[in-house]
Amino acid sequence: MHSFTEENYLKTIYYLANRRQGEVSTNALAEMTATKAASVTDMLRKLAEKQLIHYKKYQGVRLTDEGERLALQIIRRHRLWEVFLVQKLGFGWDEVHEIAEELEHIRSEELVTRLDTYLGYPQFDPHGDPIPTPAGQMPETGYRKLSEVEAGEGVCLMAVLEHSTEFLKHLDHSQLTLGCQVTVNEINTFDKSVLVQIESGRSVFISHEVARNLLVKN
Amino acid sequence: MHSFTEENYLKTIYYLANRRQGEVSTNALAEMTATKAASVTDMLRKLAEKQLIHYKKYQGVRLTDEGERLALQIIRRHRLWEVFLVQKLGFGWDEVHEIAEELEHIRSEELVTRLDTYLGYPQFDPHGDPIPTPAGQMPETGYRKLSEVEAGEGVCLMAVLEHSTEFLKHLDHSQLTLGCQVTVNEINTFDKSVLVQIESGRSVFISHEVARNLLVKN
DNA sequence: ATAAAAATTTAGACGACCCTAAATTTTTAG
DNA sequence: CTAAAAATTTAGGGTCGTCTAAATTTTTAT
Ligand SMILES: [Mn+2]
Ligand SMILES: [Mn+2]
Ligand SMILES: [Mn+2]
Ligand SMILES: [Mn+2]
Repeated sequence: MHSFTEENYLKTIYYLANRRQGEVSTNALAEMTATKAASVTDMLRKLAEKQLIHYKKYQGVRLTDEGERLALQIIRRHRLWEVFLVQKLGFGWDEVHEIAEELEHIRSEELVTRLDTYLGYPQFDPHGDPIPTPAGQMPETGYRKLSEVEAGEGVCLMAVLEHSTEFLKHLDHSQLTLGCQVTVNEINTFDKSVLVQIESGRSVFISHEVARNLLVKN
Repeated sequence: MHSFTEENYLKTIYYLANRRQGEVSTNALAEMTATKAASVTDMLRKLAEKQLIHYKKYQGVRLTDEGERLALQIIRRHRLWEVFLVQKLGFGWDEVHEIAEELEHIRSEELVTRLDTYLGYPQFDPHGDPIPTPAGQMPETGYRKLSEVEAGEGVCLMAVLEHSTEFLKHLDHSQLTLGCQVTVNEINTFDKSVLVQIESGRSVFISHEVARNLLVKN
């Protein structure tokens, strides 16, 4: 069996490996897990021992197949619980991350299977992130950032990159909802902010900072 | 904050204190928590330090008001999650205890409140145990054991004392369901077994061992 | 190319929770 | 009322995950 802590490290390694391609550094992990580099090194030794990561001293770290399988399993649980919290219990999408951080560690295959069925086999969590399959595949999305869309294009808001309460509340406030159709009317060259028109016809001003954290598809 | 382990000790102390009246012994706790007496002593010192129990060396242990409040909170969560697992996810009543043992430690007041609402404010868990109120009161039930019912009496099956999978499966197999009306037709004097008639008209033989673990009301 | 800076690992330690073996206190029985 | 038995605590130690400080390796900049 694996401890909560081990599971969290695996999830974090997966996350960082998919942000910047290639090996994950000790310092990046320390920052992400809010621990010190020395503690990370200890844990990396243990995970390598258990064959969950490839680890060469000073060279960064990469998940093994088994490590990735486990990481995807935790991510699947996390996202399914988030769907439950929002759709069944009525939490806001800005309130569920911390709770799902705990629920994802509950040890029961059967529980996850039944939860998935109960929720109607959702494909995406409340933040638009794809839910890994029971077999452990992360679905491809092919989204791009709103900040990379050309003026005149019409796209659909699919997911958020940033998950902080402040960011999500800001989107709610701007009436930017996932699934929402938006047309890019104007791109300001000096600050890269964009003016988009949403379904209701209303125009919404979006800073580059926000546009960089919104994922869209055509 | 309190650790999972501390919460489990509090819950166990509550349980044992309400079975045999009075102080709870170190050995009883060791048996119940599947640890050794020496480990229990360590933890008792810590819980006393935190003012969650009254503890005098060699004299057994008793919950403080704050300790009891916490214990009832954990029990409330445990039982609400069991209701969820059975009523919403379709688990059998014999499958939910272990999972609820983990879910009960998820730290979020809001989660419990919303879960309670979602479940329709249930009064009892799938085993007939009363769910403590949000304010931290354990409802009185006034149940008696089926083994103490006189011949000729008609009673309603309300709860089980034993929670093991084997026992619960045995009840399923005998078509003994909570809420089920039963009439005691015969009490065998030599082995205290009883013959009851259930709603369907069928007669069911119940050993003393089973009857001692069934709670009923009139 | 090399010295300074940055990243990483090692050394040594601590708190939480658990263990076994030994000492101590309480209970029980003769 | 005492001696044996039972219950409990203490002593000493282990693992897990964390930390700070020091040593080592890699990267960066002159
Ligand atoms: Mn999340
Ligand atoms: Mn999410
Ligand atoms: Mn239970
Ligand atoms: Mn129960």
